[in-house]
Amino acid sequence: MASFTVENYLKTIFQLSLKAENGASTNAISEALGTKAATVSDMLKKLDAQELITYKKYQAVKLTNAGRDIAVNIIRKHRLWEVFLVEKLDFKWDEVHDLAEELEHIDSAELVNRLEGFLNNPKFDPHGDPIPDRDGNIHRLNQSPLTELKSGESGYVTGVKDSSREFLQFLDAQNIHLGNKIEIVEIFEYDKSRTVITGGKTLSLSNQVCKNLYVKTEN
Amino acid sequence: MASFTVENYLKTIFQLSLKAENGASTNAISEALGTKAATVSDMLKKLDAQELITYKKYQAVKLTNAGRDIAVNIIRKHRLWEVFLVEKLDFKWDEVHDLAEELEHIDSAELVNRLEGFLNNPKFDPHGDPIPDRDGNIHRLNQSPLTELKSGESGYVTGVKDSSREFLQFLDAQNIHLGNKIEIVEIFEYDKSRTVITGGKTLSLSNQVCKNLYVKTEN
DNA sequence: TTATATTTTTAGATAAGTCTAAATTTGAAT
DNA sequence: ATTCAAATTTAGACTTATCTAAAAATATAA
Repeated sequence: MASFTVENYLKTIFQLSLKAENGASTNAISEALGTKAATVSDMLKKLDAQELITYKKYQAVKLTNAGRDIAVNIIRKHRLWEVFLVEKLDFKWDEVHDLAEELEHIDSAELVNRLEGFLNNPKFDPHGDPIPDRDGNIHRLNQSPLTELKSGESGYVTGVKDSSREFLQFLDAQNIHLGNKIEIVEIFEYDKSRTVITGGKTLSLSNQVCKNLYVKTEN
Repeated sequence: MASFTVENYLKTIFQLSLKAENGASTNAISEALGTKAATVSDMLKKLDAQELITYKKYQAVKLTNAGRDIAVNIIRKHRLWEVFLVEKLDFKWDEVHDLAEELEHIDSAELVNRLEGFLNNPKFDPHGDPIPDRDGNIHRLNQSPLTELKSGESGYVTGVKDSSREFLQFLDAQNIHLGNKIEIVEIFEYDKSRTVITGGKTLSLSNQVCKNLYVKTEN
């Protein structure tokens, strides 16, 4: 069984690979994990020897199928535990990340499958991220950042790109939650901020907020 | 924060100290943890340096207050997670120990307190063991092994002394569960086995089974 | 009480994961 | 094309938790 450390490396490489198509760089991994690049470099050799990644010196790394399977399973567990924490234990969506970082390493397929059933087979975590199924398939929603909408258009909030506590708390303060309808009233070219209507109220959202908020338009 | 390893040592020392009043011996700890005595000996020095135990060479060790607090908290978490696994995820009482051994190390007082509330503040785990409260107090039931009952007396099953899968599965097979009433019909001096009535059926229980089954008599 | 068996400790080694400092490679800019 | 900065790797060291083998202390039994 992969150690906590190995699981964290694989998960991080998986997530970084979603952003950079050529794979994950030593520095990026190092920054994401909070370890020194030298440590990462060492570890990459070991992961390559275990055939969990493909690694050539000075090049970005990619997961093998075996590595991906482990990474996706960790993400599956992370997201299911987040649902549990929010739905059953009434944690707020900005409070669950660190706890799920611990719970994701609990090693039992039986446990996670039962948890999934107990939670009524949720497809998304509290931040709108898709929960991989038990075969490792990830069904991504066809969503787009709010910046894609033109004036007069509207959509339903499906997720966030930035899951930082700060952003999530900001959204709470504005009463913006998953499922809310948002309509773009006006786009100001000056700072690319938007006036929107949601929950019966009119708000002004900065470009940065709009970039980090995913919506789905009817289609 | 104490490492998993340290937490396991402290928990084991706590549990061994319940049996042997003078403390836990190196060998007993070694056997319980499945590590070599030499390793334990080494670790005891470190735990003593951290003032989690009091240790003098060649003598059984005892927990300090700080050590006891950690140990009891681990046990609290272990037992609450066991309740969760049985009550919410429908695991059987013989299936939950190893999972709880992992879950008990999740480090969040907030989580465990919320879990406790979610489970309706249970006082006992699925094996009848008391769940320490958040201040570390353990309210033990005034129970006794079935061997204490005389012919004609009866009691209610409150717990097991032996929580091995084998014993728990044996009890399942006999339809003996926590809360069941058991009446002693006859005690055979030959092998100290008992004929009992429980759940409307008459059974024969060996002395070993009776020693490992706790009951509470009305009083 | 002395010999023997058991328990415990010490010494030295190993593996995993981390670090700092120095060396090397890559890539970007003149 | 050459130089320099950034990224990466290597080398050597440290910590935690473990082991085996050997030594020392304690407990037991004749």
